[in-house]
Amino acid sequence: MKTEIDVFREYLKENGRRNTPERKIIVEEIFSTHDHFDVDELYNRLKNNKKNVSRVSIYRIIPLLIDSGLIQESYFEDGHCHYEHIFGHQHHCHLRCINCGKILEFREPSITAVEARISKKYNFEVKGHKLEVFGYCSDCNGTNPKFA
Amino acid sequence: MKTEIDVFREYLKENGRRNTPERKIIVEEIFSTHDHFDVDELYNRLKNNKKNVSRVSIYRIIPLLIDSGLIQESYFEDGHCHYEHIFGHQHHCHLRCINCGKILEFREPSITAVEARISKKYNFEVKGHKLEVFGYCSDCNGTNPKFA
DNA sequence: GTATGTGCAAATCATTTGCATTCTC
DNA sequence: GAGAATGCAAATGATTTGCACATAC
Repeated sequence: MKTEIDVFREYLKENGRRNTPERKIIVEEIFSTHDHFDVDELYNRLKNNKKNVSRVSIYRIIPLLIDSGLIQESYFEDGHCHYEHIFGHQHHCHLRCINCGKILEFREPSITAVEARISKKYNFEVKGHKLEVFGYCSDCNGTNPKFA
Repeated sequence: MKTEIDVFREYLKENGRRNTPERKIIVEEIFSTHDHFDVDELYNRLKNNKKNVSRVSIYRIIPLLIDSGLIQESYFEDGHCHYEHIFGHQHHCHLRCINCGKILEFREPSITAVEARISKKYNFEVKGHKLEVFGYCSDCNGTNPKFA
């Protein structure tokens, strides 16, 4: 069974890129949890584990991870992008609270049908989708708060 | 029939905010086309029309427009956010080409059912959604290009 | 050996903030 | 007239780039 490291190594080879220790470290760290991540978080996780990889390298490696199909951009919040795993994870959608920022995940298989329809209609080679539903969560519900 | 200007004026009044000429100019400019926009584009459109409104004011007024329900964040690309109209527009989803960046719009009424289901299941007060399908468009299809 | 990758420091770009001035209510 | 809004200039924060050195192939 192929691991994410295998997938990435193959991707690098196919594309004439090099298999460096930093790249392996980053892939391992990203897939060591099931959670979403952002650059800063990832950098700190690496630092705490005494893995020395610079922020710059993270920025440079992320596009490769996306292109290789291991991860994708998930949502943009607090001025920066958040990423999520694709490899080894079922696709899921996000439910975001406009007030407290909480993010829930849910599964929505019916989108597959939408993809198929769209693909045919627009002659698109569909690679994926992102569905985000936003509103007020059960805690913030009814408050309907205004920002300052 | 209420215009976007009316809606915004009411919103301002209800929230104890002021109805300034800059705010009116911005709303008018945004709704003068049916297109998506970003801050820089909007700033330049205003400038070309000899409407003097600073970039800072645009940044400050956009959150009000979102809160008032006139516009919403649409997608994040090229390092900045793009916005789209809600008022006077049927909701639509986006189809984005990973290669050339082209964005097509399509209607997908079935998402309403998804919203209702989610709303009930998670006790969420749903305010809207964003669905983006990405892949290679008919022009870029088959190329499956790699970035540099 | 060569070209690619890394990491530092500096640069860039979008967005935010401090503050004096202007204007709506 | 008081509090809010504007616009400038400066600050901030994320991301990118130039460059010297290191290293995978």
